[in-house]
Amino acid sequence: VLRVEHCPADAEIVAEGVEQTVSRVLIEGWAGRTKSLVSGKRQVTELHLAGDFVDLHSVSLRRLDHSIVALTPCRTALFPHEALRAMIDRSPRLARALWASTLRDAAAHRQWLAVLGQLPAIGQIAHLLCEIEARLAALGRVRDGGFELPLTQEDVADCLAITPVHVNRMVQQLRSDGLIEWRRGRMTLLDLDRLRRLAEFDPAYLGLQPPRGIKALVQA
Amino acid sequence: VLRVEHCPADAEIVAEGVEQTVSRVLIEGWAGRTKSLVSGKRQVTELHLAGDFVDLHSVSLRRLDHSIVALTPCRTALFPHEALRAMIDRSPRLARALWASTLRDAAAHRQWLAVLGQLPAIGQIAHLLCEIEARLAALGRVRDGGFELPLTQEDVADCLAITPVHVNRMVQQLRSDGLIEWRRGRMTLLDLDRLRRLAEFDPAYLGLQPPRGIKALVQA
DNA sequence: CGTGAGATTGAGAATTCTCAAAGGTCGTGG
DNA sequence: CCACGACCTTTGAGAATTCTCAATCTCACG
Repeated sequence: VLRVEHCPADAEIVAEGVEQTVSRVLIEGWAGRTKSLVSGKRQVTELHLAGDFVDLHSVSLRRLDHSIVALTPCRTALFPHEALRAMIDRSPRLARALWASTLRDAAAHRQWLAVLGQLPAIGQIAHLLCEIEARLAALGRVRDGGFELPLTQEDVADCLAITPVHVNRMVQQLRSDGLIEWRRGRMTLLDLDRLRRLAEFDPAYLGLQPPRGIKALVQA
Repeated sequence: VLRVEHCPADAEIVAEGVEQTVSRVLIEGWAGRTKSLVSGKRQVTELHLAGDFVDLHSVSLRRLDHSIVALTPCRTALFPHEALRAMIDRSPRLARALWASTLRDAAAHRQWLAVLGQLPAIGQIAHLLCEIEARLAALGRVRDGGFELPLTQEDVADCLAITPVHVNRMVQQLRSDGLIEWRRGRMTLLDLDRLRRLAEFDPAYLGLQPPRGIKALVQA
């Protein structure tokens, strides 16, 4: 009884503040967890790829304090809260797995906080690219240091709280430094070592060993 | 069998990467969750007050990816992981309560991300003050809009990723705008409404209705 | 009273932003 | 097959915010 929903690009997969009765796992596409302030500015606080539970919170809190936006067309699988709660109460192991998933989210948020606060714009961009590379690599979606990157420079700007214009200039610098190649939705990291050093990147916070989302659920 | 530990100011309550066999609840004092990058710069990602579980993560992950630093002298109560795990496995309700606690942490991190990214320095400072006020108020530690604030301007700078010098200038502006009074460790918010508007502050993310930390544990 | 941590001030520099315009690329319709 | 429009990306110039570095000041405390 696995329902699947489609969501076009730029639409909300889950809207802020609306009561939910299901949680969603991203099956395909890229999504962003975006928090808006009163002034209308928006901040992407986390990127989601296929396999991620995008709104596990809602099992416990019912409504989200932020929204989940499709950055590309997305497909999501729906899991009714009722069923999830029953499973959680029966299986301490599943409960722990889901808790661990939330812990990883929190760790990722902390890393982003440190990156946003402590790195210059170019390092922030490098860090975001390193994170994406590491996560895609874990999913087997990196070939020869390159991968499909359907994000726009404006999306990157929303993640890092930098101006799109400035993102562009820094991307150009990464290019001219021979660190990346980025054309037509394909990103290639030409010198991962140097890029990681620039980004002060350590993949530990991603907790990539145990698979996330669906798989954790299936295992339990 | 409740062990209590003391920790002097500026010392680590929990060190990054060291395997833990207990989790700690802050009983007294102010602590900060600090993440350091390779370059040595440090970012405080969350403030902790009395009643907060400071390293609940370690129950599941064993070691922290960041450290917990005492900003003032602190006292913490120790809960052995073994006992916690046993309790969690026996009580789905406790498991959910602890999970909810992690969810609140993550929500706070997201809020900080939005604040760091989207607000100018003065708004960030205002936001931090509003958060502290709201949390202390929930603990009954606010009188006439004022409270004890043992943090230095440098601590504030570490939370918001601004320079101490710049914090100072913005604090002065808040003062001259008639928004705050801050002398000798006592902070008074003179115009909470205006301050909250400046900070785009909405206390919802704090999830203050249900008490945190110890109390949640005691209830279950 | 001296001392030291924290707060404050000043001046110049760096990073990042804003606004506005121009270039590219790609799919669609004629 | 070309022209058009939409959406990105890129470029330029000036301005704003924030940083750096260094010195001075304040005040609680021994």
